[in-house]
Amino acid sequence: MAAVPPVRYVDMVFDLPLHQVFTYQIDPKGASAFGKRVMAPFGRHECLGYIIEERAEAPQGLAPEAIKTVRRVVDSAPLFDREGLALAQWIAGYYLCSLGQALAVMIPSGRRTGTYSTFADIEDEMTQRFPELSPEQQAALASILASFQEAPLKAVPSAAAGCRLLYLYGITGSGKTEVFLRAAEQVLQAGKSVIYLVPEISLTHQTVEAIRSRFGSIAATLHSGMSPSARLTEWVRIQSGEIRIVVGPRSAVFAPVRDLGLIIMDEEQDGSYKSGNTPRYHARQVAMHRCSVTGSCLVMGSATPSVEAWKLMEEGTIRRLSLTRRLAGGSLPAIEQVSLAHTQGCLTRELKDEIRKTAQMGRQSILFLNRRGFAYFYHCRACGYELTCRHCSVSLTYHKSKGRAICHYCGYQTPPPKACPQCGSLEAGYTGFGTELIEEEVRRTFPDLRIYRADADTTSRKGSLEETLTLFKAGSFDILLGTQMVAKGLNFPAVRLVGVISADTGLHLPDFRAAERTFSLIVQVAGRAGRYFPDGRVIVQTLRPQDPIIIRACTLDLEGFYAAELAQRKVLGFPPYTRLIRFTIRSKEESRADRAIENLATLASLLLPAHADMLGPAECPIGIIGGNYRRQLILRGPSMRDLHQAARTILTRYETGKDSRVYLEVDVDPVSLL
DNA sequence: ATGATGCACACT
DNA sequence: GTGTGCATCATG
Repeated sequence: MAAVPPVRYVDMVFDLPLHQVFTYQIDPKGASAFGKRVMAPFGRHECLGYIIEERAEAPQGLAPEAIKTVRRVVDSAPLFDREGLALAQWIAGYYLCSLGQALAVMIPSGRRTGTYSTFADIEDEMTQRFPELSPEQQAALASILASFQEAPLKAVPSAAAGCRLLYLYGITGSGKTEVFLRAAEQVLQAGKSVIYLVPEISLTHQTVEAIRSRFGSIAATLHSGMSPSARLTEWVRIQSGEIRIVVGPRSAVFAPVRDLGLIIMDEEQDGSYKSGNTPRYHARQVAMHRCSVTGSCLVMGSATPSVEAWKLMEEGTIRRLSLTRRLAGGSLPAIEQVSLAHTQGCLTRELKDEIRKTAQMGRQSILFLNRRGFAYFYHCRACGYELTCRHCSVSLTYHKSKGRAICHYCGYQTPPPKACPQCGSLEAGYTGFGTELIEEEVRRTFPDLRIYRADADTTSRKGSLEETLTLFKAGSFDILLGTQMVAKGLNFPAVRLVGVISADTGLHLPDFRAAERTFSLIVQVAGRAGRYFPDGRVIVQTLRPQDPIIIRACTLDLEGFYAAELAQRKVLGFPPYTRLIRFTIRSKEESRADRAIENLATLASLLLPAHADMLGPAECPIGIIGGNYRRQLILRGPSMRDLHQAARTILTRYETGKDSRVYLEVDVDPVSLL
């Protein structure tokens, strides 16, 4: 009997926006190939593919001669298992990308050549003493541990079903980190693994060191500073079970730990948890999903929770564990609010006086520019009136070329008023602060002081921020002028004064989360200030001293803010009361962009689910980036399930008639509408 | 995404 | 009769 020559097939996906699986032949003598990456001829080139299935038979309806053969198996061991594949499938389904794109974002791209090791060579020194927990901390820890004994959530929104959700809500300095670490310790002792998520910016040397000294060789970090091969090396160690606690930014939520028991998410409200590239996943959403699949516990923490999280706490879906006391004692410093109205330039007398006084004391000042100057907005210097869209409650952006004020959500337009519609003052018009402008003024006002500006422009080089902060700590300059990035690493003992140049800059951005972000930033700044310099001063300058958001931030009225903001979101129909899917069109040619967004809008209006609506089509708030004209369309509705379904149909129909040189991007649960 | 293909129009 | 631009199509 003649032996049939053995043939083996594998199904693969590629890191391309193709919703298709491709079958290849593979060496039948080779080891199991599931979960490995291979190089294979694809079209004209050779491409890296992910093997998601092995099979003995070729699929029906595919000519045998059309099947090519895998060129080379890249990995000696699988990089993902069935659980990892299921997670990728969920990502692809939720964020509307291909399976290959989902796998590509999960799995490090290295070729595993490096023998990088974060902690393994370092001797464990786990004999250090840890601080006593306060009664509040103890209670919080007990609640976290108790949640493992309880039945997981059932009748809650699908994302949270089966998941144990808790929130450590406490002011800066109340000892959240210690509770996180204790909880992690307990979970590790019970034989389960832990993922500890931190915002991109806080993954500094100090964090890494703290984790290392606490957990020794069973801990690892996965951060963006590592080379791809170093990341892959760590990935394999995590898979093996050698690593049981992983610390990292949003991408660490994919860490292939064995027996996941707990995910910790520090600074839950931080924007860096949302990816800026396809797939635009949110680590919180992925964490919830992983927890609900595995029955694990997700513990978030912040002094300023996101509005979404706050709502879930109010509803009881997330259990709130409050930490109200500062361990070191003392209270938050009073925040002094100063009006910028009628001030020439951007420094009030109060702030100038304090800067001078601080310098005379030989101490340092930090000045915050909470956002880089961007769009021009219409505002009245006399009464603080601001021109907003009547449909979206978002400030209108002035388009000089068209001579009109336009809403970037819905496209509403109006001619800009000649005088302030509220008080009639002629002291009204389009303004906006730029960072360079402020730097210039500070230098002019204090020619004898040493000033350093740290923002995205000056710290583009990797690691240069850390250098800057080190220099500042060492006293190399008197004033540090910076954006949010400086706020995070703010523990400089010599700093006395923290000044927020213009608290409401962010408020003018055409984004429904503008208020939330502004509020959060001010509260965070205040919290930091009080923690490290008890004799410190916080001055918040504002164009609109009457603005309830600014007032609530300066008086630390968190409850009031969340209540008002939720009420506002409810009235306007924005998250968390609705869900959003945003489509962005990009093209070098304006006419093509317009045509494409019109096509998309036509499709969308045809397929719009019940109770859902459409915002736009409209020009994106930043209408042209890098020569690309940008247009957007937002689907809004009460149920993500329905939106998903509509969006999928829209996408497939759009794909079939799409114009080349026009690019479409999808963002599920967009965080920023800029 | 990316590159090959096929067709329309222009021009040496 | 060949060369450029652009829409269309397939990738195993």
